[in-house]
Amino acid sequence: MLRLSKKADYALMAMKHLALRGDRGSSSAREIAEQYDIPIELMAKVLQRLVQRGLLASHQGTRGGYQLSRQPRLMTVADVIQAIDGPVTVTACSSDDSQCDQYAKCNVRDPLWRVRERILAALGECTIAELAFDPPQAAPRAAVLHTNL
Amino acid sequence: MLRLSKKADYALMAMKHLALRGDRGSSSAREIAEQYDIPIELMAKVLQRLVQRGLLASHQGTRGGYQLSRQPRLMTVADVIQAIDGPVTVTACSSDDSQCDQYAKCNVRDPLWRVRERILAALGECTIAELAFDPPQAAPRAAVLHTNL
DNA sequence: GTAATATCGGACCTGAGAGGTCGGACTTCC
DNA sequence: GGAAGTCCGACCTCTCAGGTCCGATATTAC
Repeated sequence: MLRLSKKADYALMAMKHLALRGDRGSSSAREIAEQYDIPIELMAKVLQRLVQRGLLASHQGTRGGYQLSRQPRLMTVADVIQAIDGPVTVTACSSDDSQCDQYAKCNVRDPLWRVRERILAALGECTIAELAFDPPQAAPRAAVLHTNL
Repeated sequence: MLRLSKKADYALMAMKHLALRGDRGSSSAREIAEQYDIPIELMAKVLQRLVQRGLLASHQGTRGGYQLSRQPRLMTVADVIQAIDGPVTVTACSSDDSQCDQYAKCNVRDPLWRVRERILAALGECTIAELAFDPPQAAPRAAVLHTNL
């Protein structure tokens, strides 16, 4: 129902947490998990995935932990979501690999593909910095302009 | 993973089908289901739901069937999706009823709520008429301008 | 060197819900 | 009035997200 997974939720929470922490050391999986009441092992799994995808840097050992690999301004929620849940596919017929029974006869594939582009654009506009340092919604951001449609 | 359900897919296919048919009579569930290789009973169920939500009008009996209740210009994919899957909730903490364990400690609720608004806006822009009479993507629609952000 | 504390990576379990099915009620035509 | 054809609501099944467990590896403190 167009909802993002809990793992993605957790990932975004962790990203914001690490963004707020900034350059002052790293946070362990346990620390983050306890702060937000997230199962530790699950949080760890999510963080590992973010490392694999290059969004986080990890450091093993006693005083290890995780920290952002880039400036929070340079990472978007779209990056995080796609790192965790894979590519955003609004519809089952994802481009080429047609595991959809109706692929041949589907009449809404192309229009929905454009809808997907719009959603992806919306997610790509919101950066981690925006998550963390929260420009209050009173600032309406003038207009949402993006050219890739 | 931010994918809409198959029921919603089927609903959109049916809406487009009925829009193309226009005022020239109604289509039965069987007719639509067979055309797109959808299980008949499931298609029926989806159509019923659309009737309940006021998007379709149904007519029982031997020559019964379904037809749009309004002009296709006046219905959007957001309407259809919400009719089938309920309100679009990107995150688990849907506004008031907080069935999310992290509700109290969640730090990304408000920013994600704004993301939800954007997605909803994107879905609300695409009408059924646009689905059916498909302005070819060669026409770039100048830009996507919406003020409600 | 050893213990403590981290990150890693896989296999495994479980409950909710999407996807699909069945039987009954209703309306129209002959 | 009966048969054909439809809508309609309750029921079932099976996938998979969400969560758990365990062992391996790496780093640091003592």
